[in-house]
Amino acid sequence: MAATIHDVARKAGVGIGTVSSVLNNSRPVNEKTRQKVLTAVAELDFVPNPSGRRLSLGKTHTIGVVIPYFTIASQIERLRGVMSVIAGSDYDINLFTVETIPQRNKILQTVPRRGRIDGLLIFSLNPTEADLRRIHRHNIPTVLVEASHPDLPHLFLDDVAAAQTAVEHLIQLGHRKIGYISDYLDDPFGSFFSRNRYQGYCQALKAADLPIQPEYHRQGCFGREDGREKTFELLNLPNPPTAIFTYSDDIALAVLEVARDLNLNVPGDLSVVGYDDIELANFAQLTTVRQYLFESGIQGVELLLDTIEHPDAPPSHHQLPTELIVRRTTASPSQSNDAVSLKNRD
Amino acid sequence: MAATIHDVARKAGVGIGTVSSVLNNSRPVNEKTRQKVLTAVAELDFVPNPSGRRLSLGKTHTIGVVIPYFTIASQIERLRGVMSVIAGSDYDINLFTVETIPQRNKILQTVPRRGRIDGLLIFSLNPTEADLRRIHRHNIPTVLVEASHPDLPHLFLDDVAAAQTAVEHLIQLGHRKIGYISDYLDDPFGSFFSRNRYQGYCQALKAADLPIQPEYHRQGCFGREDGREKTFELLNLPNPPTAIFTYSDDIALAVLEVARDLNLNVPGDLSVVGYDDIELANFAQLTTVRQYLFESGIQGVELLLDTIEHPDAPPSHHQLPTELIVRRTTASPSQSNDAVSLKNRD
DNA sequence: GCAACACACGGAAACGTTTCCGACACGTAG
DNA sequence: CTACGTGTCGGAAACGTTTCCGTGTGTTGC
Repeated sequence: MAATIHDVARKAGVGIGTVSSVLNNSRPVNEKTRQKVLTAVAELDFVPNPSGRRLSLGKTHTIGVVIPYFTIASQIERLRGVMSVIAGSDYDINLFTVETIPQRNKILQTVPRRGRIDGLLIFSLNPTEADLRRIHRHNIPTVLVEASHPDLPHLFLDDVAAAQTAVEHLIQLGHRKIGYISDYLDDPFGSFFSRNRYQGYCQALKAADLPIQPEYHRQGCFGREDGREKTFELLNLPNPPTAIFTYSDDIALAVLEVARDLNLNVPGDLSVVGYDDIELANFAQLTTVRQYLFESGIQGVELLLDTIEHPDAPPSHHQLPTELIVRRTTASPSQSNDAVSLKNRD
Repeated sequence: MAATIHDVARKAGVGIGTVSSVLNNSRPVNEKTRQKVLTAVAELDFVPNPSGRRLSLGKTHTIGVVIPYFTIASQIERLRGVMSVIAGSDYDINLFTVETIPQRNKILQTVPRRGRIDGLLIFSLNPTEADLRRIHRHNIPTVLVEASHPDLPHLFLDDVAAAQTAVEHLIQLGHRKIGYISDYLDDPFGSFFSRNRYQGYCQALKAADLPIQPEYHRQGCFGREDGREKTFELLNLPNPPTAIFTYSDDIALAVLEVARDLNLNVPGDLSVVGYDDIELANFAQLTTVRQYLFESGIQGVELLLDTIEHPDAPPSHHQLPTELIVRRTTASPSQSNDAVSLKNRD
């Protein structure tokens, strides 16, 4: 159907090697011959078949990107960063989203293989030791973003410190009853950020001599709906928290939704702090921990492209900055007791 | 480095054809031989090289997805629908995001080629006639979503009717001065939805004997920031509209942002209607036109997979439903004049 | 005991590239 | 006239699969 390099060679009256040379500038070709080849290429609308190319070169010119939590806005923002770099390169992107544990395992088992991709970018997922052995055995350049492993190049956040800063902000405002909504601490996908942020939360409380009350910590919150549920649980406690810190902006927005449904005044009755600083955090005027998401996508691919070019360089680890952005969902807790505060709006 | 089918054959003491047969179940193999092959495969951790496979089969098992407006939440939602189907198939996804016109052209020129992908899914982009010729010449199964062309299978919306319904809702509430913020009507990417929605807007006005005032129509609005700007322009008119309809929820959220910044009461001073019903529309209590985004992604790939299997079936065209979701950003215009309404909140 | 047949399997050919060895033509120096 | 370099190019080999033709072995029926 489609023209092959042999068709071009025949039409131009040259050998296939010459056609290849012209197309790849891989060796000098007489100007006249070059023109003959180029017109033949144009007439046949010839484009080299990538499968043949890949087989011959042993390179796929494709990068795999593995993304869990694809519902979450922060991941999209990272992906956008990745795409912005890829657009200017000659690499293709293979997208793998992971929604379930079996899927996670299947992807990590089948994707990192020579001949499938040239490099792998993994977001927010810590590979197991078995995964790692496979990655090394197949010798696939791999970069982690928002995750870490000593043997792999990665970009990581200081989640502990960032969470601690966020909770300290609440404590400084006068909050003593602070809830935290997290993902499962033993994240089934093998992410640690939720656990780290929990640790930062605990450290802040400890440093202020506040007790760590287990009922103020809700874990296992995945989507928006879970977020609403956990918020209800927290606010229905006999002695509910006056502030809630969440492990993502998406969840924080769910908290705000519930607060509105309950006619709770934010920040008067309830302060809320998120994490990520997605675009909508600004819309909702959410106080949150900013991480530079788009930028992290860019740095992630660039690190990967580097690793592909220099596979033997020692794995480099870069810390991504974070910053507490104070907007309008945090304030000092009102003096009124909780029963009243449930009614004092509208 | 990695094991090939020859290594497996040698180790198992069989021929390569037998190994291939075992792996693909392509012909009966004696049980004993089969076991020998399988253990050799396991010991060598052999996985067939996709490039070799593709070259031999003439299939890539890859689907290209072309997505413009990747910032917009609705596109992500569609992509999620696509991924949910792909996860259960043995296809890979090649992602192409388009941000600029040259990029759009480059992608549409280089992506639809045999040997690169088996099928192409295009979101919200109308191919030019030249694009179409190329697609047909290379004989690449292609499906459009939120776009249309008689020669290609596609999923389309009745944007005209949906927009008309939205504007009629505003008229019924008593609005007479209704603004519309759209993308460029001559969309540089070749999308028609913006133009169609404008037409629906005009039809609704006409049907109610309302004048179509050019200054109420702002076009060329791409991102959130543009949205804010266009909103300012509309609200700063000597005789500003009392309601604003936008071509996407993302822009509608920008309108809400501006309204809040100006201390305008929504919906008291200003009604707002969006389009898409992204997840955050519910959070913002935005009245909007719902399209079933996730579902449209699912249907899009399924149609494509169908087309790949039956390339000679006539292109089928499916209409996607829409629905007006009335929430809390629309109400009857207040009686007070505009100067007052700018102050009557808080 | 032999023809016919089923079953099982080996390996050459083909897919479309790139690479690289070798060859040819021409000019130049000795 | 010869030897050698230079510029140019052709096409076999290799990349790792799948397919399919052909062959060998054992079984069945007469």
